[in-house]
Amino acid sequence: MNKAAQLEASELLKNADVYPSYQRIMVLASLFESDEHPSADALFKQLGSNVPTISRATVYNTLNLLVDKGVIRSLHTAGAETHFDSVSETHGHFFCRKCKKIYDIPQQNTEVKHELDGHLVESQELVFTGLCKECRE
Amino acid sequence: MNKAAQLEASELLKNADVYPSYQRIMVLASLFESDEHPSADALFKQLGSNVPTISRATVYNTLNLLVDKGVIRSLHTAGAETHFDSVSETHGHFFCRKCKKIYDIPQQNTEVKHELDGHLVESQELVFTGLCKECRE
DNA sequence: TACTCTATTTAGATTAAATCTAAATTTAGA
DNA sequence: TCTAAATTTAGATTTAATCTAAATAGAGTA
Ligand SMILES: [Mn+2]
Ligand SMILES: [Mn+2]
Ligand SMILES: [Zn+2]
Ligand SMILES: [Zn+2]
Repeated sequence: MNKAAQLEASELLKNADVYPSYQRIMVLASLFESDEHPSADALFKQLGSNVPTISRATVYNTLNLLVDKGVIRSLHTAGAETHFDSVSETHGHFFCRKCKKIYDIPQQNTEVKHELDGHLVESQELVFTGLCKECRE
Repeated sequence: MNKAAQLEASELLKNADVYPSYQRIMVLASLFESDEHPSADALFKQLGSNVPTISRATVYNTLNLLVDKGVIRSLHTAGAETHFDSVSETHGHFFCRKCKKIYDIPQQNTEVKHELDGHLVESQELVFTGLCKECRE
């Protein structure tokens, strides 16, 4: 129950024009506290102890809403689940096909495109896949 | 029943050390003929007319095997399904959140990394998301 | 050819991430 | 307080993907 994270979460929600309900604050604060890139279900389980009655639907709804609002990012890898990232600054990711961990990668080409071939770009994802430092022995 | 595509598919399979069974040839040839970026299920349905007895498992097994062998690429977007691309040259993709279409995007930074922060890079994916040319009206 | 072993395919069952539904609860405004 | 809209909840449902066990096909040997 990190109060600072909850305050920051509340602020971000308000700035994004999203009503800062207790559940939404806890979902976002929980994402802040996990330095990994958790899946929705991982967050749901992590929240279980603090917010016993929270439902899976609320976790999914909140995460999807915040992705739409640009507050957080979603990561799509060769793994089955979608993962989430509270850091909105542009950076890439490395997905290890063995241990399934996701590492941050400083993105080289940081210029963010807003239009490509006439398409309106709202977000971008750069994902590398392979064997991580530890899994290649 | 494009014979040229089937011949090319057979060659690629052999080069990748994969036994070129009739089903595998048809799956890969079918991917060649679809200029879109089909999902496994879309390919399964498309194959239905030519190879009536082919099973979903074979389509999935073949596609996964060919991704592992580096013959084809898999695309992971905000959409639910994994899509596949027969073009192995490096290029990016644009995913339209409205019509769900996937467009090819010539990749600017074409230099392919083989190692990042000590991680072994086997493939990379650059995916933009937003509203495509047609869906933004 | 006949025999054996391995590789591949098949149909259907199973798994699990994500969404959906309809009822309950909470919030904001009059 | 009353009412309507927003949010949450539990559980059912959907469906992409994998798994299973049996059938089929291919390769090697004699
Ligand atoms: Mn990250
Ligand atoms: Mn492509
Ligand atoms: Zn690893
Ligand atoms: Zn579109």
